[in-house]
Amino acid sequence: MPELPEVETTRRGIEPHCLGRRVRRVTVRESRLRWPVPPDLPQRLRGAVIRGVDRRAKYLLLRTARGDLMVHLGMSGSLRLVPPREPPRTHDHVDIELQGDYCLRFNDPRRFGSLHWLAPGEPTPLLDHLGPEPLSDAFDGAWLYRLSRGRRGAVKTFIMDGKVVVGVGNIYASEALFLAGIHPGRAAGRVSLARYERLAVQIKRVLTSAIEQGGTTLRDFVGGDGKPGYFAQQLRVYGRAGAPCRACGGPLKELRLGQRSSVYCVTCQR
DNA sequence: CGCTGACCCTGACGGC
DNA sequence: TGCCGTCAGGGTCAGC
Repeated sequence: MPELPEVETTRRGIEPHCLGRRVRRVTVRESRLRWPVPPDLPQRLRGAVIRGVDRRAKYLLLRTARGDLMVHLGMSGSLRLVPPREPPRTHDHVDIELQGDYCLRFNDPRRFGSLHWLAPGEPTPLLDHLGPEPLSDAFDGAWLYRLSRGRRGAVKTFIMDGKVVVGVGNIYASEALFLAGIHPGRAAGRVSLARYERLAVQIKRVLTSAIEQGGTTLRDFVGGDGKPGYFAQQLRVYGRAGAPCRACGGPLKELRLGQRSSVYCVTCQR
């Protein structure tokens, strides 16, 4: 589920219910996630007041005066607000009960997600070395061009590298490359500045559009089922191998780059 | 430093 | 109906 738009949608959804609220209790039912949940997380969080809900890359950050809770949703994770005393279901690994009505519930079938405690001033290895946010001014075609010189790996793998730019997952990398007319397997170092400028624009466009739609889908997700389906209708290539290209009508092809499927149009992408 | 492949885990799906 | 292989939106790490 979570690409950047979903994480940002989650952030926007939970923020108004978290700000200024005190954490009443934290329950960890399953601590074996991507990294073990810190054993002292519940005691550190209990009683803390949430002062901010931020996002960096695909990490959610719940800020408190004592330190921050950092959450990654991995491949299959979700963080939802559920009404009080709603019984936990399968894969509901962590509950963060808030003062007032609701409980923040972390669910993750595949357990590729993670929870971290960030003490003030402590180094954060997972956040250091991260590239710019894709929707920030620091991210543009010139940045991609400069970093890519001499690199022989595929351009798709390149833009999915968090040191280059964060938050571009398999779906939106595929979509942006199609919209920019760039073959996903082309060597990153052999893409021109002009084409990287187009690519940066399309990455921003596709992410922005998905965030807007995610917001619409999840508007009522407090107590809702939390299952978004916002992107399916607009996908140009992702998940459409063999289907006709929406631009030229030719059959879309598929190849694997770094263990990930990459769908593209041989005619429209070079 | 750059790149490749293995790996973490459950669930859905198609073929037999 | 069940069993098996494959694949899935994430990211880190070892090894070359």
